[in-house]
Amino acid sequence: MLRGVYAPSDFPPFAVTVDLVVLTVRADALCALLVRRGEAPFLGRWALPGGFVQVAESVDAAAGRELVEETGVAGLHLEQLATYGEPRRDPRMRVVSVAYLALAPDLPVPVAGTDAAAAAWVPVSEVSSLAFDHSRILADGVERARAKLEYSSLGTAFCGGEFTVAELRRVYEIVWGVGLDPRNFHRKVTGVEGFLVPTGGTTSRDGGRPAALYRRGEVGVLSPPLVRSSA
Amino acid sequence: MLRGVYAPSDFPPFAVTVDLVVLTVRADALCALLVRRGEAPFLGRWALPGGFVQVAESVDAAAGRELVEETGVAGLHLEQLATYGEPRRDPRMRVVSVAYLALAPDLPVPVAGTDAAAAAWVPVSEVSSLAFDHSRILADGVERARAKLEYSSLGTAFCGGEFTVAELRRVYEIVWGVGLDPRNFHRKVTGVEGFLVPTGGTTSRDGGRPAALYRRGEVGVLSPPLVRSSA
DNA sequence: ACAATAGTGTCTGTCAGACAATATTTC
DNA sequence: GAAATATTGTCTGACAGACACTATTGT
Repeated sequence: MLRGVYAPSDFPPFAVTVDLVVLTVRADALCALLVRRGEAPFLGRWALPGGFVQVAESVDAAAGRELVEETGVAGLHLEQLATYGEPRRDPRMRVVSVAYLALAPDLPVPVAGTDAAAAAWVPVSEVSSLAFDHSRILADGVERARAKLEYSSLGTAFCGGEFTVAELRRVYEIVWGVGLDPRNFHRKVTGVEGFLVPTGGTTSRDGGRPAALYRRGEVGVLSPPLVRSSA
Repeated sequence: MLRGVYAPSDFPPFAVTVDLVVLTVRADALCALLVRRGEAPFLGRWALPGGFVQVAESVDAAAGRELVEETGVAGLHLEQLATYGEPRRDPRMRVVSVAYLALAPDLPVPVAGTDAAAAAWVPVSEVSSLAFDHSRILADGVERARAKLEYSSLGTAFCGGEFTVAELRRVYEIVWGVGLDPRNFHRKVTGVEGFLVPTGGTTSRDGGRPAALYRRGEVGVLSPPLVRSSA
């Protein structure tokens, strides 16, 4: 720590944690991954998954490590959300938390973490008060996801490797809470060059013409953007 | 610090700093506020202004405090940019830095900070390699500013309290590095309800019809956005 | 055939970009 | 008046929203 070179008051010690807002679309609702705390403070309360950043790893790496630990899946979309550093946000000590937003397709079942008593997918509309300032962080994450759907290909991160236009449209409808015209949505997303890549396959479901399957294209920015509007 | 309650390995100590990307438009260029480092490491190199977060203040408050110290002005636009936490980004010890983006009108002259040998407004196009990972942070800040001009009223933060449509247009042209049609720009910004509020006053400059003066309106989101396009 | 979903074509209002025209100042 | 800048008006092409219509499956 090189004590002696700098006065200790120059760099008061902080703990640095990462907190994850992991969102998915399941059961016709936008859901967040929550864990029930197994230790004080806020024992028994729901909280965002997360943990301490280790000495030798980057903050981004810590977030990726926690995400794999909690979901059991690698390769999910992960981006930094914001950093929360109010002095009293953790009653134990001075903790600065770097929050991340992750998007996942409908995963089988949450994995109970080491320090979490239980984990569950909870519809964001039913989330009540979380531990620490996690309600605020969750709200910021949801708003970020809603906003980024408009001008990025983020919506495909909620789908699996192959998906239909209708499945992608359901994602938008559920995340935004609006209805979208199937015809216009189809024309829009298939019209943007490089956004969706047809795989050639088709689905065969109950009743109705089979739909073409697509996978995420290389284009990450939608210009012009999709617009959030009711229908 | 409550040692004994948790194993020390649970929360390895970090130093937390704030770094500021302070941008302004002056002399027909987008400029950033830089300081020349007065101590090791990177002695004599240009760097972003910033400093350690104190124990009792929030991270946001630390950024606001540093901004006032460096510019001598209060009330500037200030928003969190991102957090940088690579293990070796500071050779002294493990430092996590929360970067902020601030926008200022053309200020008189930079104030030399306590630990900075000099401060200056440097056109971002002429900035070479900065200390630490500050080149990356500056690039991220500039890109954030450019992107947010499209869909927010952020451009007005570069202007003083009262400004003309032409002055605002110059801001967009310089930040984006493109030419904009004065007629279409005028129609666009005055057409968005609540974006600009006419003060009633007019300018009297050399040659040309006086322009109406405006101040920033309440509307912070531009919908539909202005689009970055050449002219 | 009918229901259901997928996908295409057409119409229309809105808006951005191009640019002509007018207004108000200084020299 | 000429030059310069501000502001308004007009035209046109592109595109979003509404919605009729065609296509392809299961029952």
